[in-house]
Amino acid sequence: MNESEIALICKALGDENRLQIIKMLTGGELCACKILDAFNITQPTLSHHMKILTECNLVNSRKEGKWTYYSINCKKFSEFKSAVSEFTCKTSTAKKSNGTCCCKG
Amino acid sequence: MNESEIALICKALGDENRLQIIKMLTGGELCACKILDAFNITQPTLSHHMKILTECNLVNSRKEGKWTYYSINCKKFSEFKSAVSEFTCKTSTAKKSNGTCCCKG
DNA sequence: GCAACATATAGATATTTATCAATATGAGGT
DNA sequence: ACCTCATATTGATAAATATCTATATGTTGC
Repeated sequence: MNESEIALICKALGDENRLQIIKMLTGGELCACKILDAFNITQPTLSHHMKILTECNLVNSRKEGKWTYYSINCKKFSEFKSAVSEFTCKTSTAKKSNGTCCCKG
Repeated sequence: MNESEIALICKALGDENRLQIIKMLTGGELCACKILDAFNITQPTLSHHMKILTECNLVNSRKEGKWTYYSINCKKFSEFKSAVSEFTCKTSTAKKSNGTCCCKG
């Protein structure tokens, strides 16, 4: 995953509403209307947020009749988490006294 | 780490310049002038980015004479990475056929 | 076909953001 | 004291963003 993609996903997650949506989706696929119920925003605003989340491929959408169901794109999300966890301190100035990297989460 | 803090850090990382700065800092503490050399931005712009990175506590700053040195705040960065990795799918609809969470990175 | 519903798109607006030029601050050296 | 250098702050501006209202699209049931 290149850095421009990481930045794009971070930007998508850098909004409290969208982060909350992602958290909801970790509980499983949800219909847009169900997500909307949980927020104090209008339907077009939710649609806008979902577009941002789907366009960076963090979230899948699936149409079924009138409804649109959203779910986390687990593959992409895993890639993102791996990419973030790879940002670890590498040199001695960034290491603990015991020599292990201080950034290992 | 609460969600508003996670969102704030994601927003800070949601800019390619700042993400690149973080990557540079994983190589160890750096002087502002050294970081500036690596980018095609003016000094005030870098100062602005560093402020965003330090204000969300992702980066430490240290003054030594005329110079300011920046380094990753490993504690906060670890917390962030843990918080992100805790966003894992929880229900069966979000699980792989083998039952493990599909979001484990 | 039409009405009702779920969602998306368009258009408008206020806020935030990234950036720059100009200036201020503060530290060292002469 | 003064000059130079490194960084921060201020003020301005253009671009991006979050949000809304109004409208369009597409589906379902009558």
